[in-house]
Amino acid sequence: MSETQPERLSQTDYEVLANFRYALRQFTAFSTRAAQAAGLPPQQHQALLAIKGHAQAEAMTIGVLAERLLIAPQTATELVNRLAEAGLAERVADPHDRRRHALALSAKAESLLNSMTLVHLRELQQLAPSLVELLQVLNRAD
Amino acid sequence: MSETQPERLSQTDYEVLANFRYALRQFTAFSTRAAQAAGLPPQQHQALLAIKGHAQAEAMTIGVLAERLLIAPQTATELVNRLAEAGLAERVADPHDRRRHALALSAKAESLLNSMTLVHLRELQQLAPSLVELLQVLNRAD
DNA sequence: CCGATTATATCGTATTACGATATAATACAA
DNA sequence: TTGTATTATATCGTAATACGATATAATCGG
Repeated sequence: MSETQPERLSQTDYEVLANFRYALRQFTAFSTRAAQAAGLPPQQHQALLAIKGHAQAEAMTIGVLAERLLIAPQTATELVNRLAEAGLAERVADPHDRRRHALALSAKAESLLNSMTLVHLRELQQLAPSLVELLQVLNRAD
Repeated sequence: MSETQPERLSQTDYEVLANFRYALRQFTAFSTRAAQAAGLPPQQHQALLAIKGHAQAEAMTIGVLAERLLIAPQTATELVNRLAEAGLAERVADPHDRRRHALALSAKAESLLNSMTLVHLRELQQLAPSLVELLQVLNRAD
């Protein structure tokens, strides 16, 4: 892609975009394998990360989790059920609004997430240069 | 994250990684919406892009498609069935190896993919700066 | 020419996300 | 206050799609 406005696409445009999507898939496949190797369905890993990685000021509720994972609220409900069954998270009643359930991670979840995050950051250190390059090529005249 | 070797994680590490995953989800959600607005299941869009964006030298077969989409071969078979039913792609017998089926896009698929690719490149021009920054933060001492 | 391998296909099943809907709590207007 | 709308979460049935196990046909290698 050469410019910012409507234009013709070259074969290279398609190839670079396809390569970019391929790189994203490889990263998520890495993440999926890492999660499953730790006995964790990948979406549960994403939930743990979203809960732990939430700016501390605001409470992490079912609804906020849904927003961060881009899933419907009832799907977040089901996901949190699975987390609770696995002993990874539990609902904490919110005293100010009894409709809301805050989410708290178990020690087991903290531990799993710690090692998962380490290997993910390590992997991203590997992948970042080529991802950044692909992004720059996608946005540059060439 | 501060360095390259085993280390302790800070709250910020979790937050940055969670934000990175959130950004990736937003991009794929954009892509999903764009595909569905064009009447295309997202995985069919990915297949079209993978077929079109394949370096021309090698033939694009069911098996290569599976590799590029990181799905099992039988899943690629089913996906190509759906593409064929939708009039988007067809199998072309490979004269050199009659086990193989090369894949060819229809004019309709080419047209859809062209407009899809334009909006995707446009979207990535928007998202690239913050993605690049997140990747750099993830890999930098701070 | 035959056993091993490769490429694709079929079938049954599991997972998971969602639409529709329900329930409980809160907000807010009159 | 009270009643109604709205918000937060939950339940249930269903649909989509990916995979494991397996099958078939073609090719390869000795």
